[in-house]
Amino acid sequence: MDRLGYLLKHVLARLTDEQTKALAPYGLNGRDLAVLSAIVAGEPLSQLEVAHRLRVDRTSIGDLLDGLEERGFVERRRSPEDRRRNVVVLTEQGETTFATAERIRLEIEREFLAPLADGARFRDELKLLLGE
Amino acid sequence: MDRLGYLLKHVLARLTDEQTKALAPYGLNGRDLAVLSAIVAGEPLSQLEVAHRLRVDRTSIGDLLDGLEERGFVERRRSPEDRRRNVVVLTEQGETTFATAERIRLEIEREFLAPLADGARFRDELKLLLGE
DNA sequence: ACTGATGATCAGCAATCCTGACGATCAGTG
DNA sequence: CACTGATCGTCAGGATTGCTGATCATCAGT
Repeated sequence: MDRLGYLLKHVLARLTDEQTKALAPYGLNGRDLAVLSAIVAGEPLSQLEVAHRLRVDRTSIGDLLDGLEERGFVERRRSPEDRRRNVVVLTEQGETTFATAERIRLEIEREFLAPLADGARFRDELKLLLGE
Repeated sequence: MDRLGYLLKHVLARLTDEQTKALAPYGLNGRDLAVLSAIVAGEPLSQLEVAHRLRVDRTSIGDLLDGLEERGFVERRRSPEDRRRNVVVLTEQGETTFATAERIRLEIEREFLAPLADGARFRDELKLLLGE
């Protein structure tokens, strides 16, 4: 079975599985963590900017932020310059949890790619296929 | 953005998109085609055997076959040896459509991997990550 | 004949993603 | 200032996919 779709789908499923398990103790999953990572550094972003960075839908990011806000990882604030925009920032708890969870993610990815001779190249090839 | 989950997810999304578009004229999508490919060669398989080959759920394969049967690509027959089993076979139309669609798929995958220096290696690495 | 396992189907749930509509707000124009 | 069109976020809802548990028919072994 060497169909590309099959391979990508199940490789992704395996990774998602392992990430989900490993991140569960921190109250996060892989998608949550990606959201945090998008807003952790640099100037504060609006929801739409976060959505664009993660290539997810504008409504999906709303749902994700709902969950993260409920759990106290992020806060939404109306931008004073443009009151349509919700600026998203990490709470203190968000910062510390992110730092830990991000280390876990890196470790998971390292282990995941361990069977490959050159994991970094594999990752670069994925980027290439995405046109990034 | 070099998160593995992000990359795999969106690379898969792009491939799925292109496959879906290219296969639409034949009344198939990538998943349908994978089902056909699983049963096209060799001895007839039961639904469960097809599901195992494709690593999909036993109930999902039922739904997929419902669609393929409606469109006249496959037939389900009770196995005479074990009347619990549904043996799945291609119809004549299924055979010819499969042959054409499979060529399309190969072409799509070839183009998709074109940006890489060594597409075959990339595919092998995916297999490796799946443990196959 | 009885028991336990297996194959297929069904109903139903959960996650994910997207669409369309809406209210609030902004920017540009006259 | 008033008006128009665009943008941001939210909401309701639908489509897809994947899974679980229950059920029925059938099989295999005792």
